[in-house]
Amino acid sequence: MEYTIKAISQLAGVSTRTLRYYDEIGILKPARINSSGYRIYGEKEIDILQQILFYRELDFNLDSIKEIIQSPNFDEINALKQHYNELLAKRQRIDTLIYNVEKTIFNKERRLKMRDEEKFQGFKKKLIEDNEKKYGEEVREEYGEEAVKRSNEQFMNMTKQQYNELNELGNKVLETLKEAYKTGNPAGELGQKTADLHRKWITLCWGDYSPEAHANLTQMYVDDERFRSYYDKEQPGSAEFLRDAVKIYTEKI
Amino acid sequence: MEYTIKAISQLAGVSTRTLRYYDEIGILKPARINSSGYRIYGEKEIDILQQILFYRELDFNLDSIKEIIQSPNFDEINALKQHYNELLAKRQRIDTLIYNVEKTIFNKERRLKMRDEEKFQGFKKKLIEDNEKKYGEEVREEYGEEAVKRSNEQFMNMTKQQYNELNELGNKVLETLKEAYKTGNPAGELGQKTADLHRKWITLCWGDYSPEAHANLTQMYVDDERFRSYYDKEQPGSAEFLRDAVKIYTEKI
DNA sequence: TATACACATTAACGTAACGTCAATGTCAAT
DNA sequence: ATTGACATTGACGTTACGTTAATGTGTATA
Repeated sequence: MEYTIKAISQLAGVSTRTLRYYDEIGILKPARINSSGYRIYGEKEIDILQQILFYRELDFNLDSIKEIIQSPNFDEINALKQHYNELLAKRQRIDTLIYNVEKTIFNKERRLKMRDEEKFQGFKKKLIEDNEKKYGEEVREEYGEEAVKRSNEQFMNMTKQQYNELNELGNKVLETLKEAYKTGNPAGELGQKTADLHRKWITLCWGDYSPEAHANLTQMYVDDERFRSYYDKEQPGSAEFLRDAVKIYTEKI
Repeated sequence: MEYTIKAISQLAGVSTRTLRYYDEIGILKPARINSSGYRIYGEKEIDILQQILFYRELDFNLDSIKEIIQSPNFDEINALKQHYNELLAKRQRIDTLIYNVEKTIFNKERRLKMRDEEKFQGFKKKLIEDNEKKYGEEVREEYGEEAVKRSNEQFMNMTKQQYNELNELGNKVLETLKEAYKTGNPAGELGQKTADLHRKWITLCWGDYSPEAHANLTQMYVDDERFRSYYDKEQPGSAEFLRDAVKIYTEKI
């Protein structure tokens, strides 16, 4: 039986390019060339190809395969053993690489955590300082020196997890407020939910809660330009909406 | 501090070609080019090179390294983890290869042993048949049917090791005979050594020994053209020399 | 019979990370 | 002026094909 290059390539599952390359490097020549210059292969060539593919599977390079299949009485077993040793060496190398990459990842993560922690501490400190500068007086007047000190202490002792929770809660307040604002009804479900989330936030932030302080604070959000702009940023009127919602919320308590 | 390409290459332990290549692919450009077109590197470039080499040690390719060191806030840890997984996959692949090569070696060795054993059995059978055809009658006359049967049985049950020993011993007889023949003295040390080796050979071959049979056998070597030619092949007269040596040897017993 | 389509060919470039020339220019010391 | 160490660019080689281009062949169909 004779085969064209396509036939063999499909039989063996290799590309025709591969077969031409094998012809080129002399590892597998076609049985003959027909009058049009086409490569024609026979059964024998199929057998040789199978052998080549077998050794290729074992990761031999084509030069070695050529030696193995072309030299009669070539010491195949010796070649296999040598290849085996090379593979062991390769594995050893990869094991070392894996160990080093592991080590590197560990170190980088540790350092990253430390840098994060550092940044977190710095961030907290800066936030308190900023707050002092901006609202120190008002807050002190409203809640007294003691409350401010206690709040700052609590803030500095906050763990990162708590910090993240606080942040998340703050975002949730904003999100819910946005949705609630669309309803236009501070007394509605969403409006009251916003007020409740805000209460939670205050509790986390100040470590204490009173409906009066809550109502006063949100009133301040409206009166003070700096707070108002924070809430009104996306939807003007949000600060007033929040105040109204909280007023209704606190009156129900 | 400024460095020429040679200086940096020696500092970092890489070739100048490597540095030129790194310049070419844009992973490490020199700080400046001087008026003669020489590459001039600074401290910063040394740091970058160290980084490159570090990742190169971990088997990153230069494209990845380029990304890592050139993109600010590139997710290094993620890259490391991905690389780590690739290494694990590579190890997995090598483990499979190692297993398959092991299996192949095992099979090839087993088949080789079997083929050897087969050939060995075939060889023994053929040897006995040949002997029967050539010398069957004479030997039967000399030693009787029983002895021949016993001998053949022993021969067929011979292990390969024994077979090798026998072969070796046979060669040693020939070698020693060759040396002894040069002395021209069958009664001399070498001549008697030859006789003694020949006795051992007979014992192994026939499982039995008698000085008379020994002397008779060597006489036959001389009388029978077919045996004589085997011994006289290289040095004519060797068969007679052996007979004489053995005669002296057996008379001393 | 012209055409369309599958299949064939050779030739060439591209891949990754340099090693290794070759041809040629520069610097410092003698 | 010469020598020797050092610099430059340019180009090929390495492995096992993939991919593309330009072109020829075989066969079925309109």
